[in-house]
Amino acid sequence: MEPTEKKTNFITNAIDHDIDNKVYTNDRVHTRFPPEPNGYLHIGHAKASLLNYRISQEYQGKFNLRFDDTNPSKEDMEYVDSIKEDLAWLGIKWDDRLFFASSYFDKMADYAVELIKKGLAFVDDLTSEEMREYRGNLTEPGKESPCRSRSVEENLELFEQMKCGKLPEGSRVLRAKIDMASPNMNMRDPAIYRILHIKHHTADKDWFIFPMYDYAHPIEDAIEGITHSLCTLEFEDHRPFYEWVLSNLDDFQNEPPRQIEFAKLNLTKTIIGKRYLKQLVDEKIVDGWDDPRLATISGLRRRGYTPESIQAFCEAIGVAKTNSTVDIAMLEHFIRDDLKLKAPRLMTIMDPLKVTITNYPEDQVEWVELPLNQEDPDMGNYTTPFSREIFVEKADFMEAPPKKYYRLFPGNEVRLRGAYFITCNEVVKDEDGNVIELKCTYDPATRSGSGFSERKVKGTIHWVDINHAKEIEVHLYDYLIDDEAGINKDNFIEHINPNSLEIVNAYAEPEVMKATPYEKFQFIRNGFFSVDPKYSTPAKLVFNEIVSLKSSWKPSK
RNA sequence: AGGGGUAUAGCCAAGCGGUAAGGCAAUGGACUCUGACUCCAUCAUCCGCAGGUUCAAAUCCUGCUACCCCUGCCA
Repeated sequence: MEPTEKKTNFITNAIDHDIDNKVYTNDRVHTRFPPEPNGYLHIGHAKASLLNYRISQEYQGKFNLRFDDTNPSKEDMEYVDSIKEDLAWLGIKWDDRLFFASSYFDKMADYAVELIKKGLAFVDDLTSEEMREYRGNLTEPGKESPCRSRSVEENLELFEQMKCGKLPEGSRVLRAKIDMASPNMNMRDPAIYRILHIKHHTADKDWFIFPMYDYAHPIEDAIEGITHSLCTLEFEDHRPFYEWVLSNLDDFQNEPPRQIEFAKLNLTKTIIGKRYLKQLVDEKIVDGWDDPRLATISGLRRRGYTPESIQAFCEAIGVAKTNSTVDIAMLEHFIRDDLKLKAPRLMTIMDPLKVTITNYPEDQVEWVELPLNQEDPDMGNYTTPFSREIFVEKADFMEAPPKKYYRLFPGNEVRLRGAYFITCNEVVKDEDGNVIELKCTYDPATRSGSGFSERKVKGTIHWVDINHAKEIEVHLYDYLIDDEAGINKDNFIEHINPNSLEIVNAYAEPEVMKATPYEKFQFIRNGFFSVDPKYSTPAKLVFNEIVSLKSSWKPSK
C-alpha cells in the first residue's frame, strides 16, 4: 500500500509552476522529441525521448515525434526509418503525431518574409569568412554588415531570388537583425536561412534555401502547439533567440512554447555522441551501428538489452542540469534485474574440462529434470541428459586451491547441478603438465530431488553431457573503451580496447538449441546471453553476452 | 567584471527555512542444488569555500573558488 510518489525533478517542477499559474489552456502539456535524421539513436537519445514521452503521459498530455530535417546535406531516409524503429521498440507511442520540420518549410519562408517586412531580417552578401570576422569574439563586440541597411524591398526581392534558386549556393544568407554587440554570440545577427542546392530527402518539392536550427526550431514547436520544449544544456544560450523568434511573429503571441534545458547523459566506459559513433562505424572499428558493443539503441537491442531495462535505467538516473557521468554498472544492474525472472536458466560450458565419472555405467544415459527458472515455477521444467562423460568449466577445478575454494580439487566433493555429488579422485595431465581430464566418482544416493541429506557439499557447479552437447558460438564482450585514463573526445580512438570482443566456441545442453533470434537466457553461473540475429544460422547459434552475473567470489590472498 | 550554466557520499539524485529521501557501487552477515537471486546491517554531524541574516540555513543574502557551454551559411 505504498503510495507511489511521482518522481519530481526541475522540469516537472517548472511544469507544475506553469499549471499553478495557468500558463497554458486547460493545463495542457505537449512535448516532443525532435531528432535530426543524420545518425542512429543512442542511449542518450533514449533518456531524452523517454523523458519527453513520460512527461506527456504523467500530465495526460501529448507527445510528438518530429524529424528536425532542416539540413539535407547530412540527412538520410535510412536514419528516419531506424529512428522510428528504435523509438517504437523503446515503447514510445506518437500515435498519428509524426511530423517533419520540412513540411513547414513554406510557412517558415513566409515567416521570414514577415521578419523582413518588420525590418528584423536582411539578406547578407558577406561570405562565411567575412561573417566570422565581422562577428567579433567572446570579449569584443562584432560590427554590422554593410548589407544590414538594405531596404525592405531589396531584401524581399533578394530573398525571393534565394528561394527560387536563382542565386548560387552559399552566395547569400538571410540574417536576423538583432545586435552585433550582444554578449551572447547567438544574438549577433544570426543566419536564419542559407542557400543549399541539394535535393531534400522528404520535402515534397525542390527547395534551394533551408532554415537554420535556431530559427526553425521555435517555429516548429509553436506550429505544433508544444508547451515545453526540452533540449540539452548547450542550447541554453540559444534560448534568447528562440524567444526572439516567437515574440516577433504575429502567429505565435498566444501561449508560446517554453524551452527548458537539461544535462545530456554520459556513461562511464562508453562513447556516446553521434559523431564518434559514426566514426567507429565508418572506420569499421565496429560491426555497424548495431554492434553489440555500442550504446546505440540498435546495438543494445542486438546485445540483448530489453526496452524495459532501458526504461527503468532512464527513470533511475533522473534528470537535472548538472553535467554528470553515470556509472555503467547502473545500466547493467537494470538488465540483470529485468532478465532475472524473464530468462530461462540453462547450462553451457565456455571453457571445457572433461570429467569422466568412473563408476557410472558406460552406456547409460539418464535424463534429469531441471526448472527453467527456479524463481518462476510457472516457466516449467526441462530435461537434460547425464552420462559418464561430461564437461565442466576449467575454472571450476584447481589442483592447489586457495582457502574457501568450493569447487573441484583433488579429494573434494561437489554437486553437479541437477544431478549427483561427484568426488575428484584423479587428475589427468598431458605431457606439458596441463590438466586435460578429471576422473571422478559419483554417489548414486545423492541424486537431485532424492531428498538426500546425509552430507552437505559447499559447491554446486554446472556441466554439460559430452555426448549430447551442442557447439555454439559465444561472443564475450568487454568495454569498448577504458575511460580510467585521460581519455577525451579527441583521442578516444587510441583508447579502443583491442580485446572488447572474444569469440569462443562453447558447449550447450540440448535445450539451448531451441533458441531463436533475440531470445535471452541466463547461462548458469556465466551470465545473461541473447541469440545474435545477424550471425546465427540453423547450423550454429551465436550468442551475445549481455552482461555477466555479479560475483562476490574473490580468491583469498 | 564577455555571456550563459552547475556545484549534496565513489557514481546518479531528492530536497524549495524546521534539523540530509531513494537507487547504483562497496562492505559485513544470513540463506542458497547458480560464490547468482533474496534478506538483514553498515555507508554525508553534513550539503564547493568564507562570511552574514534567522530561534532555526543544503535551502535566504554577500563574496570567493572550481568545472561545463558559447565566436558553423551544424543540430
